[in-house]
Amino acid sequence: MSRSRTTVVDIAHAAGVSKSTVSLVLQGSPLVNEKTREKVNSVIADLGYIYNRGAANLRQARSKIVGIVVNDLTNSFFAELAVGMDMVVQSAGYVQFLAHSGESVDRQREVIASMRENGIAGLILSPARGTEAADLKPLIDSGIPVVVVVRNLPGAKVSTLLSDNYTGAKAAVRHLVSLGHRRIGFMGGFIDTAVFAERLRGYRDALQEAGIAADDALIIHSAPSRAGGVAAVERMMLHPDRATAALCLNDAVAFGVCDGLRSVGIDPGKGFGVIGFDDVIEAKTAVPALTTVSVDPQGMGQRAAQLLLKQINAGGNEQESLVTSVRLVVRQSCGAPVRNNYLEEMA
Amino acid sequence: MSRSRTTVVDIAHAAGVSKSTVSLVLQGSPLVNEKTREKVNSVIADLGYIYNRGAANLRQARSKIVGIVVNDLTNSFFAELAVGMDMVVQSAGYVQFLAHSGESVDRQREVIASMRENGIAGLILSPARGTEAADLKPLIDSGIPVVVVVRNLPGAKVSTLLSDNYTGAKAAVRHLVSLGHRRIGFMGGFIDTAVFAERLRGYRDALQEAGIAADDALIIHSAPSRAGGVAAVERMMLHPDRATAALCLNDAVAFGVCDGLRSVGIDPGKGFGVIGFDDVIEAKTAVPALTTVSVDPQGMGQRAAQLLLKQINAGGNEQESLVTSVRLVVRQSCGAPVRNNYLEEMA
DNA sequence: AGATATAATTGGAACGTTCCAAATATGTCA
DNA sequence: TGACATATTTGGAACGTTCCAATTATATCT
Repeated sequence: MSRSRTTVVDIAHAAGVSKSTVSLVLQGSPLVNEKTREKVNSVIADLGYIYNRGAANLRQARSKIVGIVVNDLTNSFFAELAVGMDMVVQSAGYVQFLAHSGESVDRQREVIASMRENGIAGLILSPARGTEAADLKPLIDSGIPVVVVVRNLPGAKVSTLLSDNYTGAKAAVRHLVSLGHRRIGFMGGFIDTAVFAERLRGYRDALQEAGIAADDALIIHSAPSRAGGVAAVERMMLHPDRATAALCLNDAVAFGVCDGLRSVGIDPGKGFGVIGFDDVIEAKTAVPALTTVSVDPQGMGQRAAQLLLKQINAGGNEQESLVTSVRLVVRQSCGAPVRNNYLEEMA
Repeated sequence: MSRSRTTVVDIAHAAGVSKSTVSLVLQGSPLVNEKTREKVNSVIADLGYIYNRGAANLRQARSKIVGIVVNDLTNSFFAELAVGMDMVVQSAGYVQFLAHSGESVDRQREVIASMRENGIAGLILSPARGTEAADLKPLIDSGIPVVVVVRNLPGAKVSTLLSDNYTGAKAAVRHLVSLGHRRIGFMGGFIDTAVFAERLRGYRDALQEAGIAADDALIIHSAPSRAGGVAAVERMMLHPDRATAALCLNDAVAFGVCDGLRSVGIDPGKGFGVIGFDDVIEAKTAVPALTTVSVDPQGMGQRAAQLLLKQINAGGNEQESLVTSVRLVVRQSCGAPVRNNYLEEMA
């Protein structure tokens, strides 16, 4: 219907200059005379010209596109992470392919391949469960910068951005201990993820440090979701000598645990202390407000994106591994009186 | 560092054929002899060739990329919507630029412009508040198919996929009436969105139908989020003759309302009937499980993507407007005994 | 005015693919 | 075997940009 796309040549013709000059204008080169720049720009506006970035990429062998693959976009933690990335990617003049792997390594492989064919300049990956370092080898060898976030991928030669899961979990459990709890559970998560392992280790070390004997019956696996949290509580209730408080794998599980407690008549925060991990936005407004280890997912997403962009611009491929620090935010769900040093700033 | 990209010419050379033949193989053309196809494919595998879709797009003047712009990715409704789209887009061999406008029309404009420069074949937009039909005019005029979802954009010549907000809201209020409620509120949402207007209209008509006088004091605006729901309850409590039940703009508000009720000592589902809208995944597992109007966000995303792909393949630009039907799913939050005809199937 | 420096502009080749028209190989029939 | 049909292969032009080296216009200096 509409006739063929207007191109630099059309602009050049209409403005009475060469296509090279138009190209210089498009790139904001200082070489071009102010007068002609204005002329060209006005013609561009008149003709409704749309820059063809694909053609430019072809010539320049680089693009302004990054790929982001996230294991579960329906989990608010990852959604916020993605939003953080979106912010910095976008304001750096890039666009992102953003895909959801749904924890499927096959899907993840496919989507990464597709992104590669489409010429991404770099990739941020929150790996699906079961991803191996070898899966990323070809991509990395081709010189495309990769940043792995949230879940560690030991052995992969990539930059990594993780949260300090160990320290965070330890702090949370210490807090529960300081409130007088002795039977403290760990709820949610599957054993095969690095995040689970690290948080569990923090939990264990804190218990040991407090001289509390470990009891594996208090560690209850479940899906790392709200539904998983509900299920975990059900399972917990079967145990005669159940926990009086728990650190949950993440906030989603913690919310589920609160739901589950309520449905068996226990008031979360009063009858049972609950601590989450992540600090998603709902944590603050939930009732009871969730005590949680704040990871600042959005900020983490921003940092990941910054790291990737830095890597892309540097060209070199030296990896960098960052661990972002976390802090315990004490709210109502653990039953604690809010202490000053933990006092949360108002939003 | 790594030497220049391997290209069809390299493959052709190594396989002893012409680049044209390699191209035919890549496109799965039936013209090429089985023997040579195998040869070429093996060389492709050996050399680790990566198809350059950008170059192909340039030549063909069409791409396998779609754009998706969503107003708020941190809202699970939209996250699920995006995941639904992701599914069908991906399995159709496309990739998506997926961006978050954060309800900013400026940001939305920028990101759509950027996607256009990058050669999207079509766009799915869940418009930011304040988007006008005119904003999409240039894009549409250029012949790129656009599908608008969730929020209507009157006057825009685009395909649209909406949920039946009016009927859903009406059904929800009817249900509350059938439970004996007379003072029924409408909570959450800003007045300037079409979704709000439609659901409110359903609410009003259902009340009228039941012979209940409208009382604007029962309509409480707030942000369409969990925090907004909490705030709405606070405001509601100031009213001497408060509601005994409410239809909420969406599930996020409904969850917030439940939180807010709890914090003033009211047990949601018992002391106050709450109905949401959307049926996000947490609705089922929340405690109390949320009675809500099910929109099936993921399914809606899938349908939107299918609609767009159909449009892209058809080439023509006749618009199509679909309204997806919704159904009331009665769970615990409205205090109703679960009735058979509404009984929810197990997942 | 002529030489020289500096500012601004420019034509063509190149990026990696697809498409077309044309060429070549292979098979079939009388 | 020659004519014809069919199957397979192939060079080059084209897509819309950027880059380079080279050219032309303008300013500056003696």
